[in-house]
Amino acid sequence: MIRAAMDLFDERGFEQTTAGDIAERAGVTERTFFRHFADKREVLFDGSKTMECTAHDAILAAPAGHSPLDAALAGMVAAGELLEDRREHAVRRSRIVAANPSLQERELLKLAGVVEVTAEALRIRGVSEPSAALAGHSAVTVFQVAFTRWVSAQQPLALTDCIAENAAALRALK
Amino acid sequence: MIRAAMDLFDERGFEQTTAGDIAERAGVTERTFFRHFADKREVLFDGSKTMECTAHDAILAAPAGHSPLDAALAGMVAAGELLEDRREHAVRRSRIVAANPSLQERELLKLAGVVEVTAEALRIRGVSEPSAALAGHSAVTVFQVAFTRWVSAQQPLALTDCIAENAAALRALK
DNA sequence: CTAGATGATGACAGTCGCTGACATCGCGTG
DNA sequence: CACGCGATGTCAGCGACTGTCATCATCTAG
Repeated sequence: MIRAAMDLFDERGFEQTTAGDIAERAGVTERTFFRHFADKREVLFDGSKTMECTAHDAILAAPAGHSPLDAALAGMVAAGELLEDRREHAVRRSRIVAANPSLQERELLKLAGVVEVTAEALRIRGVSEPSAALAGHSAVTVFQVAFTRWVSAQQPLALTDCIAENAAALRALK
Repeated sequence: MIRAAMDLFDERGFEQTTAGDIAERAGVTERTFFRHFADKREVLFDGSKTMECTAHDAILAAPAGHSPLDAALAGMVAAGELLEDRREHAVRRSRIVAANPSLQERELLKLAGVVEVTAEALRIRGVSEPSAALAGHSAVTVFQVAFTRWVSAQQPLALTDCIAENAAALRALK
């Protein structure tokens, strides 16, 4: 169904595609579609839970000596590695999302979720407020900016490297 | 209509309030409600355009010597001053938003808009990428964390001070 | 091997968010 | 007074989503 949805979104756009259309192409009924996805948008955000967990675990696994920001960034790198070998798919998906505000909303909500688990993981590491929240936000910011650059790059480059570069640029801010 | 909507959201919650309910209490038709607001959620985000403009102007008006981050933060302070004397309303509104994911989505989209105009204003100031984007995100992050603290504080305190404190905490991140 | 439990799906009706089209009304202008 | 214009009411309709019940396959206990 995910593949059916992405194909249709590519062909006619998100708004012009009805939930029934997706279901039909996937060979099921509309009702079944909504049993698998809470709403029509969710079909594009399947892996977000996995990303959250990956980041969370990576932050807890980071060396004890890491600063809050470094630990949080380790989480972003780990999450980024999930995408590294699926750039094709990520580019396609991000183009669809960029074309529709309601999908951007959902993307932002998912990212806010990542900020939350990141901050939570930092708190478990003993980081207190407001540093945990700020570091969580900052790490996700770096991820976001790096991701944008990664998907819009002409020649392929490593997302991990983008993250490192933007992390350095963030620290360089006065 | 805005007041009618907020009252109803307080009484029964956002989901349990139909667009027709709001219109009825406001003494108009559902159709006219949708002529004034693009959708049911938008009724809670009336001042967001004003905030964007205020921030944009303040950033351009910031002293030339300010660093990108300082200029962006000046924009957040200016935006924050719009709320300073309406804390009552802000608290009520933020409680409603916090209770409903789809409202959080919309809030995040509005904040993303602020990030955009902030970055754009910085670019006009001659800041290049990725610094403009990173500083824009960072400033809004500070605003967000400061706002959260401001609305949840027991004894009233100044939003401007919250912003300053969190800006300092952000810079203290290693 | 059969009866019953369990989980996924189809079928269908209904609510609500939202839109387009047309009619109406109040108001200022020439 | 006639006319234009902007705001509103009315109505029909689509699509997103949900609750409910029936069906069917699979699995398990006896």
